[in-house]
Amino acid sequence: MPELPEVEFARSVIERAALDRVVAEVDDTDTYVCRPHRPGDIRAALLGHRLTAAHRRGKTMWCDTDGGPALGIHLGMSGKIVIADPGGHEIDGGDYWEGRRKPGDYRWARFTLGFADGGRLLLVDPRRLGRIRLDPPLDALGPDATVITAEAFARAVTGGTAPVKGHLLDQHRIAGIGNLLADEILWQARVHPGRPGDEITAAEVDRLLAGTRAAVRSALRDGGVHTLPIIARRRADGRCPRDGAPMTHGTIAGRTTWWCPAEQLFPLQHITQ
DNA sequence: TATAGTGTTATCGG
DNA sequence: ACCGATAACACTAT
Repeated sequence: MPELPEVEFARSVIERAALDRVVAEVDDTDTYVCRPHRPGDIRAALLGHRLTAAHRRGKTMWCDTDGGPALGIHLGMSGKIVIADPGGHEIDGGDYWEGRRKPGDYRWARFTLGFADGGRLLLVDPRRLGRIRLDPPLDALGPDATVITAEAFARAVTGGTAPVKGHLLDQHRIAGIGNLLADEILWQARVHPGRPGDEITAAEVDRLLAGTRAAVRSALRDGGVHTLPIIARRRADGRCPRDGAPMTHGTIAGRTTWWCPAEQLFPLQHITQ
């Protein structure tokens, strides 16, 4: 399921396979996924146009068009992009994550662009929390996690009494980090996920920034967030890869959270490095 | 059959 | 109005 690395992969698939093709058909009849538009609005805006570029900020994608509005795509919890071309040729833009969908299975297509050449771009999304909209608002998103400056990052993860994990997940503060990346970053940085933002030290900010850059880079390189070392240890018998301590878990910032109880200590006075 | 879930957002209380 | 916590959303997989 999509966090920044998965969304970037989807964006690259669109860029590689869906640009410069004339839109000849649009299925925008799923009013939940295409809210707040009415059925036919997106269709009318895109028919006859081509996608000219595919962009991403955090987990939000948008495609420029030749003269029409931008097409915004958000994958939600379970969405993926599939390009289906004539002759059965298919690119599964979510092939690297679990939940094996069989080629040719379009049961959960929630939005479809049909091209004049017979190919299609589909948003396949069983859980239906993905979203398609024209000219999606981007101003509420913080800086993308791949390009955020050290100064902006420090602002994003500090302040307030909310747990630092909540700050990492807050797309207004920094865009692209999801529940799994957040656990990986906090583990790499040896920071307890529940520590209040206003108690985070400068040294912790530095480690969190290094963890963010390293985690995002390796997930992009290795094929998604489940390739990250700590993610495979999110299970009852999971152990910390560094010290072998049994991983512990709980709910922090409203999300299931796993951490190493030996290294990610809550009280400030116990932080030793 | 009951529950959890890799995301976002409206709503509520302080 | 701001901040933070929680419920709701829709639906599948376990």
